[in-house]
Amino acid sequence: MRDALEQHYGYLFEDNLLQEIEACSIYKKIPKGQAIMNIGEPIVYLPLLLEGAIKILREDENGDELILYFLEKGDTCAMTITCGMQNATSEVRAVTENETELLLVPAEKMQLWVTKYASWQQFIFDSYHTRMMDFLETVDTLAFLKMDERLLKYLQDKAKVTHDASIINTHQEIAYDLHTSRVVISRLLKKLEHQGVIKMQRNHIIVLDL
DNA sequence: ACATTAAGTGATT
DNA sequence: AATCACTTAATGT
Repeated sequence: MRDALEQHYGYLFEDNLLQEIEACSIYKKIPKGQAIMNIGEPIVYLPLLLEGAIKILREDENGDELILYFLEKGDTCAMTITCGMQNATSEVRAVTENETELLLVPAEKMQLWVTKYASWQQFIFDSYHTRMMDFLETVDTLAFLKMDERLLKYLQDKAKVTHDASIINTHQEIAYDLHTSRVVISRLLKKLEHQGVIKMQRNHIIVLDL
């Protein structure tokens, strides 16, 4: 675990901080497709991704979902930062996209370190900023792109964070993420296949154009 | 062989 | 782009 921490965060944090992180955080390996945080749950830990990918979803009362963005190694969740600072509850749902390794830093530490370590403060601000930019991008996507463009972007993003051009999902699952119906996804995927952008098999999509 | 689940299609709004 | 109703194809038992 020290190695992984060193590898992904070593260049960011000074030794003292790395040691503190190692001492007080919990290492977890989470299998694919598991929810690690749900809306309304209190934030007790700040996750630092070491390996794998996570998708962040917004959800309404009926359980209807919409994907906001993906997180990959070296990332942390900005929503968690804002909520964690206020001791608030989560506004989003996080689901592992594949097998994910992460470190859980207790929320009170993350507040403490902001004043104690300059590098930590920088890290918090930086990830807050990049997440904000990602977030604006998703707003743009929702506002300006048509469904077919959104679908392609989704597939490409997914291939990127998962470092794998082949995507193992049913059309229905994709439809949930994009908050549309399975029929629409099936049709658009077919169109994309004809355009030569993807290849399809059952439960399996290969993104050719990355 | 049969049931279940995933994907494809035409028609309608 | 969503929904319905139905078909076809793949997969599990």
